[in-house]
Amino acid sequence: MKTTGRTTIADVARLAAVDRAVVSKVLSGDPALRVRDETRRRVEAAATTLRYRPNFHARGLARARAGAIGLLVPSGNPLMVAVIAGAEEVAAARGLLLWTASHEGELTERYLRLLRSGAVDGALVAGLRAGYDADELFHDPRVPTLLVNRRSVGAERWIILDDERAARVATEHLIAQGHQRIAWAGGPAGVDTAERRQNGFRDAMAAADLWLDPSWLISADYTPEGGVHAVSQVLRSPEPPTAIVAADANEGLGVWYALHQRGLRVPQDVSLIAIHKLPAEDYRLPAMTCVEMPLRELGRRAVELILDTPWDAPIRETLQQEIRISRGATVSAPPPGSGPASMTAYIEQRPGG
Amino acid sequence: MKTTGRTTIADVARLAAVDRAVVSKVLSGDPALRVRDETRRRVEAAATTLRYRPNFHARGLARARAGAIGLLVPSGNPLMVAVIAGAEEVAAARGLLLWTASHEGELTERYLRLLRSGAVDGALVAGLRAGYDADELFHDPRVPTLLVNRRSVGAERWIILDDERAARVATEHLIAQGHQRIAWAGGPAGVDTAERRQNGFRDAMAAADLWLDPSWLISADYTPEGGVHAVSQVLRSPEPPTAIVAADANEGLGVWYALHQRGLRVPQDVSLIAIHKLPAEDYRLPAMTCVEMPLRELGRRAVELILDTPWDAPIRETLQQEIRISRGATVSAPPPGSGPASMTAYIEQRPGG
DNA sequence: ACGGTTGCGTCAACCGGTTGACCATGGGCC
DNA sequence: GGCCCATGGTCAACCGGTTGACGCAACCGT
Repeated sequence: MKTTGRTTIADVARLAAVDRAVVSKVLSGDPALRVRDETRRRVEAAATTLRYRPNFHARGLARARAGAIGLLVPSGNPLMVAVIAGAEEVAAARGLLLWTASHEGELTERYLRLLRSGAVDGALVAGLRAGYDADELFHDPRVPTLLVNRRSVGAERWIILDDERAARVATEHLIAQGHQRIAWAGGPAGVDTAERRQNGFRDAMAAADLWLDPSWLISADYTPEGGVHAVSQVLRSPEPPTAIVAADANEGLGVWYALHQRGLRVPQDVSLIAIHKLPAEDYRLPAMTCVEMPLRELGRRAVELILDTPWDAPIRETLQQEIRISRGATVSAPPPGSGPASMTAYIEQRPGG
Repeated sequence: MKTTGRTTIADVARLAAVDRAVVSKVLSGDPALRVRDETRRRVEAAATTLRYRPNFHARGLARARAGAIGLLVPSGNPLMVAVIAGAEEVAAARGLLLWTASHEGELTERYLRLLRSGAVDGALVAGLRAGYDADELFHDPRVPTLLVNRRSVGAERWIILDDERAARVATEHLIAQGHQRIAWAGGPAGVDTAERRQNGFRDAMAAADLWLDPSWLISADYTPEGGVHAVSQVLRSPEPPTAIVAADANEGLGVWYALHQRGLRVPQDVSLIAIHKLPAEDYRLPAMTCVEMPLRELGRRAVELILDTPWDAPIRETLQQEIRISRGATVSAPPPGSGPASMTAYIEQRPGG
């Protein structure tokens, strides 16, 4: 009868008339333990009667592992719910907890401390802002760490999507519709995904021999506001593009909105395609045409990797998923008579223009 | 020189040539401790040099508190990001971590164990499914627990929004536009919020003396699929409604979609208003008209309450927030010539109809 | 010179499980 | 009857911090 209300392993041991060690071993299923079935049952009965739950911290301390992994996501991004769901799935299957916490683009001391304090057995960090020095994370990790959807500069432990291909596929989709004057509403300068997606865009444009107006390569945040900004930049150009690729769906929403505000119809005047698919987009009318990325698989695989890879081994994985275009209502053929932007095409077509 | 790579408080104590107790007290800012400034600096320097971080579990065990609170949310609902953000805000301000985990409508043994194991100093549980026995949660909580956005049946510890009023406001908005035949695409039977919202709807209809067709009170999930289902039920009626109130924005999306699929234009043929505002809805064109609920405040207040209320005290709080209608493009006046459903109004208007 | 402060830390007993080493008992075998 | 082994546990030293009680100088006033 302890003064504290908590039932400890000692209480169970007393009730079952065995040593604490037996309780510990029985309840955590130690295969090396040999006990009579009757004893085992007595222990289990005592634990049930007392509603005993091993103390999380005591166990974590003794075992030197927490039984949980941490996932840090940028706050407020609805795309992350898919990543979380995927991670949760694998964590549950392995009997681990998944703790999610949200950050504002950078890891404050608060979270660094946490990750290094043994509270989790592995840390997945998604969506760090540009310029955040991820090296800090790996300097003395104390716990295996993996960057999700961002490559790290120093230590090589990351998992990413094939952003380059996604951007290429998106751009090619527009080109296949006949677009030639295509603008890029890209991500923040310095962010790894932004660069890779932009590369994919450039590749696709180059492969189609299309002229790329440098003022149509916009850097903006992956937010609706960023999309609005991108449009304001793009439309400075005397000849507006007939299509825009948005590097992110949230940003794409802003692009769409801003185009509409300026009286440009989507897709009649300007087509729009974005990378990533927002939750429930299929139920939107009109829905945004986009390239669907395997975000759930990203979460799933990230947990697998962090659990199955040694601490110090590098992890460099690019998910080679099937890239699917989700056909919405924001892409059509360019308006008739819209000129090309490809210089060669431009010259050739001039007579007909 | 320990074999383990972790720096412990003993390492710091050794380097600073003081007792471990001093290190502990200096680093956690014990006000009762008297030390020379020089000693204090020595300790701090040693901690910095060794990159010492107190072990999470050891501290949790010794202090008998975790320094973290847990938030359990239903997985995959984008509305929850606002709740999480609000909770995070307060937790950060109080120097606590906020751990979020997602559940599938019910608390599995896995999470119950966690909550009761001392891993968190308080548990916020949002969005339990209908029929889940929340009593289980309170039977032997071991940690203060608070239901978020659901009332509990047994122990009274919950915080909810004014769902009734939200539904009333939504309905009144339609009535003010001249609608009389209004259907209710409600939540799952047995869910607390669903009942309260339905009450609000009925109240508003009764107050306006409008006839409520019983077959227009639909129960469905708070999902797009639920909305689709609701529409299929509502449209069985020979005279379709001129407006629908959706009890949830996700569900509203499905309603909107299904109406469109059946060739009904929104809002020309049927108006639609939903409770809750989805992320970035302002950037949608068209946007769904909805009643915006203070979800961020819900998260914020939930953390405050769980920290500032004694374990065993009841908590019954209904957030009396300002209810704002977010005007989208899904509500207009009813189509001309649409009959009323109010029986009295029906009779009175017959000559003019 | 001596008792009482005050300043500055030290001591050691926890917190609640875990885990490998060790031990008692009884049966089998020769 | 003595030895060995298997069975079925017990023992106690950790894990890494925390915290209240206690110690020991030096200094102060009388």
